[in-house]
Amino acid sequence: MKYTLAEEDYLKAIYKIAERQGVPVSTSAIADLMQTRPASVTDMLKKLAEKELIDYKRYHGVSLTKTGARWATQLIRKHRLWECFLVDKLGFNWDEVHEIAEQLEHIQSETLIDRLDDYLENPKFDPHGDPIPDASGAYRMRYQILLSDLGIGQRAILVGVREHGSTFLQYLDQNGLALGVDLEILEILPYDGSLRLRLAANDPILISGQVARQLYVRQIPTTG
Amino acid sequence: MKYTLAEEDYLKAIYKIAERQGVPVSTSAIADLMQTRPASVTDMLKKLAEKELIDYKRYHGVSLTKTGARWATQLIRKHRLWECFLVDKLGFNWDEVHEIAEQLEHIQSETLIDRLDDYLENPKFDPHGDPIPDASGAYRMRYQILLSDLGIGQRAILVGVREHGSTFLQYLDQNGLALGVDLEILEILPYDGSLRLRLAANDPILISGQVARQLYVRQIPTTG
DNA sequence: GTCGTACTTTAGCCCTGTCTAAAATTGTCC
DNA sequence: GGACAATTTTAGACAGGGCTAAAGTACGAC
Ligand SMILES: [Mn+2]
Ligand SMILES: [Mn+2]
Ligand SMILES: [Mn+2]
Ligand SMILES: [Mn+2]
Repeated sequence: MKYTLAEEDYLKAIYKIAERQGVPVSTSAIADLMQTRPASVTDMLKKLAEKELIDYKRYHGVSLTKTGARWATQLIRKHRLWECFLVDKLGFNWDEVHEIAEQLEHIQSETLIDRLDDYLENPKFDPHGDPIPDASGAYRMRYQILLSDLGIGQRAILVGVREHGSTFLQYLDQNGLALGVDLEILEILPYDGSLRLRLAANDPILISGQVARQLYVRQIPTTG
Repeated sequence: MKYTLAEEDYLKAIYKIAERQGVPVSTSAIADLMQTRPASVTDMLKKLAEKELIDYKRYHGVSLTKTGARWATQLIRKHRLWECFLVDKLGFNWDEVHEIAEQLEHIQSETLIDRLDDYLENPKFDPHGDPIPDASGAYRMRYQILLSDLGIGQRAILVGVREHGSTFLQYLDQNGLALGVDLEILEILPYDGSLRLRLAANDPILISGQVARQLYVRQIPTTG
């Protein structure tokens, strides 16, 4: 089976919204994410339902069928593997790859993506810390703990980002907040919830609660 | 400027026909190469002329403008670099890459292709021996001598193929006719123009005149 | 239970790219 | 120069994907 670029982008959008907000997924949530109009979404939903990629009941939102979810997962696999390629092989920064991967994910080839996977040595996470589904669609859920969930004195490793905008990612770069860094919460300011962090051996930095809510971490048991 | 996938494929088709048959390029030649209808071609020609990518006079064929030729060359550059990537890095055979490159050539990114070029160490020829334009669009013309142009006793190196179909390429593989092989014409059969060739140190092979007309060679001066 | 607002769908339109069938043009052969 | 065959263009239609404006539905507040 083959689907159009537009159909594929809708499937991916529905998958991502369902992953965060659960089902059913509303027309306006899709329109919002895809920067399009609700009326256009309704039109496409009818087509996707016709092809049995989604379950759709007028006025009550949609959910992906098994087939639809499978296809969405493959798209995410392709997107994330291409991002790995761009960063690991071509030397792009993690804030530059999303747009390009958004195009590359639609390349149709049975074998291309599996060979790319092997060439990259089967990475399990993309440059943003997002898990990469294997050829069967299975993937390990990433730790869902946000930095904002932790308390003073707790230590953690940065393992992912919720927000993918390049402005945000560049901000992280400039503050030494790369994936894998070891950090400790020194202080949480009572006025606005800003956090003071110690990163490795460097001077402490201050980040807003807004930023802390975009950072996924793996907690390190405090051995003291 | 950005163009659609269809527009890009038309530009490439016009470029390729002009390269072989010269200008002006006829509507039916384009329809033929693109597996579409002359009426559809006429529609598109009007749009391309409107955008000043081609010079078009009703009933008299088309030629590319400077802008159109430049864009076509960039597409060919992208197509051929991606083919190199697929063969050199991902291990595809030269008969498997055309379809995939046909899609990859449309990926839009200022920097992607230049980084890919560097990653591949700036190859000058693609897996089929076709020259790869540099970032400015310049490329060295490949030797245009066909194996069928040579006579008995002459030696040559196989440097390219005119036909790109996978059936043909697989036939070449099975007969040891890879790019770079050294060959000598032992005999040209008078009845049908078939050629008997010596390849390196192997047993001689027989190929048809039809095949010989698809093979580009660089002649080796016979030092005897 | 009715009302009002927010959300969703429908109706009608546009643009791209394709097609078939019919009309127009070219250019050759006499 | 005229007739004709091949080529090309136009006319009209359709499918995919999108938009605006108008109409329909759901559901919380009363
Ligand atoms: Mn996409
Ligand atoms: Mn990513
Ligand atoms: Mn193409
Ligand atoms: Mn090639």
